Amino acid sequence: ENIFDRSRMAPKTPIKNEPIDLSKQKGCTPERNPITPVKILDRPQPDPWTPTANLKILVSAASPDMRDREKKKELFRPIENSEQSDTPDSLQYDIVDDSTVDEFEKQRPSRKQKSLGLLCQKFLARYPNYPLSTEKTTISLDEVASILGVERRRIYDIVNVLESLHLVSRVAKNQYCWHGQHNLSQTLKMLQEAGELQYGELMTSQHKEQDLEYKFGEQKKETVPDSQDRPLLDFSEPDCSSASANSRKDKSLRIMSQKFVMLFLVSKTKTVTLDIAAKILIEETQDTVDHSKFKTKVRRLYDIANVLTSLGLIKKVHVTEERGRKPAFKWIGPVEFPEKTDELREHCPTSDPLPGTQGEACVQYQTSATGKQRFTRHTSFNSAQPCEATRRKVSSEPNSPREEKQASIVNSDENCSKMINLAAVCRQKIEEDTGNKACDAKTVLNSAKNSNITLPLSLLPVPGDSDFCVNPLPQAVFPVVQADVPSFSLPIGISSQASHPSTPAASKTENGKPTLVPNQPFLCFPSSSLFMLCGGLQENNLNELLPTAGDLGNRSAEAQAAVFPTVCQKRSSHKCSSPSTPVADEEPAAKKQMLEHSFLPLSLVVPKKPSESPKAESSQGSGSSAAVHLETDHLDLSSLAAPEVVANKEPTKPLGCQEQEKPSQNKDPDEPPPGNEHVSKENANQPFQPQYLYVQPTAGLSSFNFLFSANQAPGAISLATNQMPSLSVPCVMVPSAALPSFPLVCSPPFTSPLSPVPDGSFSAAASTNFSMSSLASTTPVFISTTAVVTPKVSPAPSVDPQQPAQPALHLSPVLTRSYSAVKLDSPVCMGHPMTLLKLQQPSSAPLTPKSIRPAHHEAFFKTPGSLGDPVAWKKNEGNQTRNASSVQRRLEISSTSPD
DNA sequence: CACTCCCGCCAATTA
DNA sequence: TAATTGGCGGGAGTG
Repeated sequence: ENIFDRSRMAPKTPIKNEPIDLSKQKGCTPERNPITPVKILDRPQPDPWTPTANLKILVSAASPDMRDREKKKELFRPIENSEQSDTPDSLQYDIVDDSTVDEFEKQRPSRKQKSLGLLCQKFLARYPNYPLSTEKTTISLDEVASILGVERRRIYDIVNVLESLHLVSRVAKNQYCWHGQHNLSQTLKMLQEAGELQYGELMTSQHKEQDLEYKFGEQKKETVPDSQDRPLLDFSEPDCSSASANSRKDKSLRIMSQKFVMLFLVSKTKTVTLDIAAKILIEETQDTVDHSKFKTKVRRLYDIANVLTSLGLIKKVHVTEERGRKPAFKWIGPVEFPEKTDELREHCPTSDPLPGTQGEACVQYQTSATGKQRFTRHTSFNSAQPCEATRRKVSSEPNSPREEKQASIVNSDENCSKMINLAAVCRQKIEEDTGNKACDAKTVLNSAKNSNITLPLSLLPVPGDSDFCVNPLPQAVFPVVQADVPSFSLPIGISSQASHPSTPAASKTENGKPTLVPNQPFLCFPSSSLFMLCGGLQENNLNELLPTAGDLGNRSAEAQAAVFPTVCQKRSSHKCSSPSTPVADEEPAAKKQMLEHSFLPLSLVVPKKPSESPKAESSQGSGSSAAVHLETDHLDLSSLAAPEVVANKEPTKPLGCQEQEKPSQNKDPDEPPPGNEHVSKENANQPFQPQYLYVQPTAGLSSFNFLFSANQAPGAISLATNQMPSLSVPCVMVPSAALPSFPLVCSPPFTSPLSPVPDGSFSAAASTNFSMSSLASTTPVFISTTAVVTPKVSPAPSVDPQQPAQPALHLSPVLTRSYSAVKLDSPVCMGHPMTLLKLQQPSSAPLTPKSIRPAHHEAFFKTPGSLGDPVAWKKNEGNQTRNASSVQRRLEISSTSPD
């Protein structure tokens, strides 16, 4: 108002005209127009006319911010303020009268204008909600603080809350990375899960006041009151609280923020009153929170609430209770978490967060595997959680594994944290479920299991590593198993499901069968970065697995393991992708690094396996069989990596390797060309029918083609059988950066001539061509599951018939399926070459440019139609009848059609 | 007066 | 040791 007046006034000086705006005019006049006192007097009568008063008014009206800004000399951003009058004011002011402003402005801007909420809006206005995956926006605290004209302290308040939701992550001192809301749904989902675990019971028991509670209360029994809960919490929280038990950070605004959000997510009404929240958040066991403490908590909650309000996640409301009206906040953000949740949910009504579970599973898996593995895993974790960990030393130490986990969880920033959280959640779930229950009930996984698989765990053990299986954890394994299982038993269904996590429809369609698989297939990775093509992988895995399994128990185990990861990845990818660009946002360098780190170890291990697999066995010798160990390792790795592609790959590799070997032998001659044929051959050869064939083009690798042969998964038969050896070669990890370089072409038809197979059928998905030639040769990038192994690498390899090259094959299939999945970021390290693909563009390219994720899904699945070579399919089917159903569908749809 | 929550001291962490 | 983070609570602005 004032502004207008002023503007008017200014020009006009006199303005007697409008009595209406007297007050305004007053303000205006005095300020700008030295001129017309008289007029002013006239009109303003009602109010205090003194010039000063006017000034004050103006000032207050105007934005203090403006002043500040001026002081700072920074320009305003109209944007931020847009909503409020402030913006206009500021703008106008700026425009209209700067000079005058100063005078007036001196006055303090109203408190509102300095509110954290407004500041947050300004802050948020600077960054896109859904930044392109490719571009990573770095935020300099100093810069932002100066731009926004506030002390840095205030920026911390904002950033800490945003960080808790993974909208940003800290990359370095004074530097944050903006991720946007791509992963918000995932984060919320995680928080919801964690919240359920943590607070479900509590809420119920403790606070009835609100509705919160008991939504579930206990789905998970485990949520045992405290012990578990805490872990969960920890998990949920990015911080390293675990590491440093009580360091100040534990109290950090971040954690509070997450907990606060959890309360909303857990609350039936989605409304939480401040006092209740404060009580709940004062974890102190005691209720006797002293008043001061309570007050402090409330203050903090206001801080958080202001930021969340700016994000549009909550709004302020008042609830009237007996006592009277209490301040409260209502959740107005998303309640459902489409991506993952949906899919999961579809499968499992229970609505548990599969992803989390899976993630956890993965983790456990790793853990369970071997002591070494554990370490590795831990390491990986730590690495995985670069941000926080880095930030805070704390977590670094390896304490008890558990703690580490937590710590890691805590540490992990966004991605990591998510992963961690998921893992934690999974863990809990697992525990609860331990048996089957959890899995079954909740997630799709269960369904998948049910349908296809029996018990993953059991499977795992089979391989030989009792350790592996046993130790680990059922829990961890569990999830994996599920995925795996399905794959085994129902390769098709599983794969399909996996692949399509994001797109339900697709999955459904794919499944053909209702199957169950849906859930299984995917592993949920918290971070988008990890996108794996689960579907592809799964399929591949399945195929491979199947064959493998048939052949070797070990393989089966591997397969499972592989699958699991794969699944996870898929989920993640799907989920991630669907919302926004899959890859990028979240995966910051840190992640990559983490991944890499984690992988590295893995990779190291892996490498051995593939090429050495035989060796490995012998060398390792430990346990029942070397092979087993290898597998285990892989598994572990995978589990570690799980989130990442790598993990998946590894597992796959083994399988793949084995398969490859066989196939390779048989195939060698054939090579890539006809993927189908190869596949078929392989299948034939192998006890199992490899569903996928991965065809690599020549050793040259200029392009890798993955074909999913007939069935869905064309396994990765790589032409390269020859290459197989190469596969054996350790995995290569490709830095995220590198990834981009890799051209992965998933989609469309194979580029490679090799695979005649492709037929057009594979749309993008089906055939994955990697034109990695460069990569292949140089680096081994590999898509995890699949096949991309670099042939070159170790040619020899396959000493072991079983393991050696195979990895590649497996991988390839995976790739193909998931082709999109590949993540560059995470280097894949699997023992085998893994190709990483970025789903985003590459995959998308083939598909639809736009929605990469969706596209993927659809493309994969849908494409089939396009794919069209029914014939090929048929062939495959013939070979592999098993899959035909869902799996094939997938394959067809997705990539398979290559044939 | 109660609700909000800004402000900035100053300790914990980091670099 | 200096700088960065961020807990914390006094106390002011608002209604």
